[in-house]
Amino acid sequence: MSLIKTKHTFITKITIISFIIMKRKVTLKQIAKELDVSISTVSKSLRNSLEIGEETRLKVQAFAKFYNYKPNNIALSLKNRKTKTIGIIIPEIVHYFFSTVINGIEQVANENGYSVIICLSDDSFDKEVRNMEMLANGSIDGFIMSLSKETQLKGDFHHITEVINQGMPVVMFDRVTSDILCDKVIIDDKSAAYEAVQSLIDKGRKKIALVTTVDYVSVGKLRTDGYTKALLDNGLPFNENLIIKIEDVDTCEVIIGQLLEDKAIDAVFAVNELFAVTSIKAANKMGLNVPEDLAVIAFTDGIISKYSTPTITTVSQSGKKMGNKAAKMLIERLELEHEDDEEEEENYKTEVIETHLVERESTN
Amino acid sequence: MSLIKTKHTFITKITIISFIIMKRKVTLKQIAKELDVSISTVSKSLRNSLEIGEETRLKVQAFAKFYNYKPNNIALSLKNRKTKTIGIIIPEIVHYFFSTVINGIEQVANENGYSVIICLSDDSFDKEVRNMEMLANGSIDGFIMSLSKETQLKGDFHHITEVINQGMPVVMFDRVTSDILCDKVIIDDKSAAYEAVQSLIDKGRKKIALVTTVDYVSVGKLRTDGYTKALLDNGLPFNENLIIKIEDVDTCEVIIGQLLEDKAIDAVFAVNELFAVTSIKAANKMGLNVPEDLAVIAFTDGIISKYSTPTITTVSQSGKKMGNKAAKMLIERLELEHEDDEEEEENYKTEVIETHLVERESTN
DNA sequence: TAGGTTTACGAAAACGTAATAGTGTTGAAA
DNA sequence: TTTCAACACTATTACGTTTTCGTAAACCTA
Repeated sequence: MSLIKTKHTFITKITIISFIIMKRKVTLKQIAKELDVSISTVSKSLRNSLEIGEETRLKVQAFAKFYNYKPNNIALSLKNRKTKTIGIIIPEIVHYFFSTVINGIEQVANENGYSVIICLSDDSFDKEVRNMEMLANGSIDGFIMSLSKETQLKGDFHHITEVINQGMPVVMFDRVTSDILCDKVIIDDKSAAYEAVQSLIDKGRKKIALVTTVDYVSVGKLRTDGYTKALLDNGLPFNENLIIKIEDVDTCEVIIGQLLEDKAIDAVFAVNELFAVTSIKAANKMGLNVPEDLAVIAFTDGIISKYSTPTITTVSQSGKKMGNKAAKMLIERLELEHEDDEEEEENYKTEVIETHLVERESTN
Repeated sequence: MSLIKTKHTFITKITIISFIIMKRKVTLKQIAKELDVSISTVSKSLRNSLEIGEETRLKVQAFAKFYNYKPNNIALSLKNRKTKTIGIIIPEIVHYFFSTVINGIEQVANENGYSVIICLSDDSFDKEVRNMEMLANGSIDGFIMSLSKETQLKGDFHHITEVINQGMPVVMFDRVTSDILCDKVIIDDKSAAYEAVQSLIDKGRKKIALVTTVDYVSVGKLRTDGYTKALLDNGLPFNENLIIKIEDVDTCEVIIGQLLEDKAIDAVFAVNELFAVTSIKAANKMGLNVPEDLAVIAFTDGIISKYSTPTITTVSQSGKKMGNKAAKMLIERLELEHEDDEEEEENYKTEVIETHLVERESTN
């Protein structure tokens, strides 16, 4: 390293000891001062500009390499007016489905040089709003989000409209709303539910119960619709009493237990894994065998279904694919937007991710 | 809004229609131009500086409010040389333990006005390095991380040293290494394992198998040590053959099945939930009853243990607490650092999160 | 009324980068 | 000898903030 005999003027306030150990980030300015050239020259040298003579160019490059120069992301973001960062807003993260979606987003983001910054709404409207406002002030280039329960209940989407009006693209997934015009990634909850219930009917089940969530959760409603339609299409009676809407997860075992008092019930369609596994446990306690006496199907092909005893037949809803797709849609829009305020008529798309039934032991 | 009759010179290239709909982010400069004052005046007015006359101040504030002015985070980050963002590097996110840790981090971060940006290493050394380098270039103020398997195997921590030498604080959790000097949050894996095995012994189990991971995963090794010590302290024979080290999760059922051929084995201590639930399934297939014939204890109190049949006794390792603690430690260091290059002798701490046994059906 | 203080604001620098638009020197073509 | 281009580099601007310093004008005091 012959060039290191330059004067090191900028390493001033650093002590001898920390000079050896510490290696604080170096900037273009510091390199410029050190080599007695202008900042422009340094910048251009590092970008291999033809404007700079070879000697100078190589000298700068060697010096920069020695000091491990890396451009400052924040400065770049400010200059380029884009951060190469995607903001993700989800209700919770300790949740199989949502974490697979993040996984899917991160993968595509990473491949395209984007980072992801994650905020949790904890299913709270206020936190969702706060987080979005915080991220919208320059921190990210676009959003990928799934609505919090409270937001769905309130039906207040002003924070999302605002962000979109600022020209920031938003992709919604899973828990979406038709009140907002933007790209969306969903599964066809209704037809997936239909298919699941149909499969139960095909296996000869006659009295199928539905364990679902309260209606304001968009997916809960859609799955209920699919369930209902399957029954009606097959000439089976629709019975209000066979549908229970769980408000609070902690007490669902009792409620499901009451439902299963009706021994004629020979199948349960649960809108999530937890309800399904709880149904199985309740059934077992009552001396019912799964799947012989009671068939069970769950939505969301998660970890529980795979390791429960018996393993549970599920509607697989590939979170990873949803994440992949959502990220792809967002990045596409971001890179397209590049063309300086295209203002091309927004052709928002809604992508439907296919589902399929994963047959396991809880049905036969 | 009397003041809105100003000239709106800056809303130029925006069409009439989008004028109504679009509300692009407004900057100090634009407000200044619009109100015919300097940028400084606007900035000071918004921060309620006494330097500015009341009339001007109120006028600016009203205008800013109307245009929903919010300072640009990126510009602030550049100026303040801090981003109020924490970088998290973890091996995977579709993982109960890690997602609870994130949850814990996010909570404390949020309370203190920090955001979190998450990168996944996918247990790959290269990706871990790439991600850290990317984030270290100004995007974040500090790291919270758990080592990837490959990094632990390689024993190469230069990327972490580098970051620390740049003056960026790092907090490691769970999968840590003594090769790096920094704040750490761990559980006492060895004594927790000891305690778990001891409880099996207390219940009269004599031949306890250990299902663990390969040794380079730090926690795997520590848990093995605890297991061994508990046996020896109780005068039980230590038998190599009772320890199986799973390399690949997908094939573990076969291997565990072979282990259980030894009918004298009356208990299994598994270093994670997956190994535990697989052991139970293998045992069931062989006609063994859990817990009568075989007691099972798992590390990590996750979702599987809670919903498995039978439910599994676990060593609860509170990810949320770890996350809380890690975030607290990092933020403390960040805010302390505030005092302009303190350079106070680094008093790195290692916090140990307490564990406890959650007794469920898989032991009696 | 000269000198000082307050009031109310503006100019400029700084954070780190990249791009556009110069600038000065050299050498060659006209 | 002029002109013009090529070369090699520098100055400046812009991104959006905040802050330090400066300065007019108005008011006050002796």
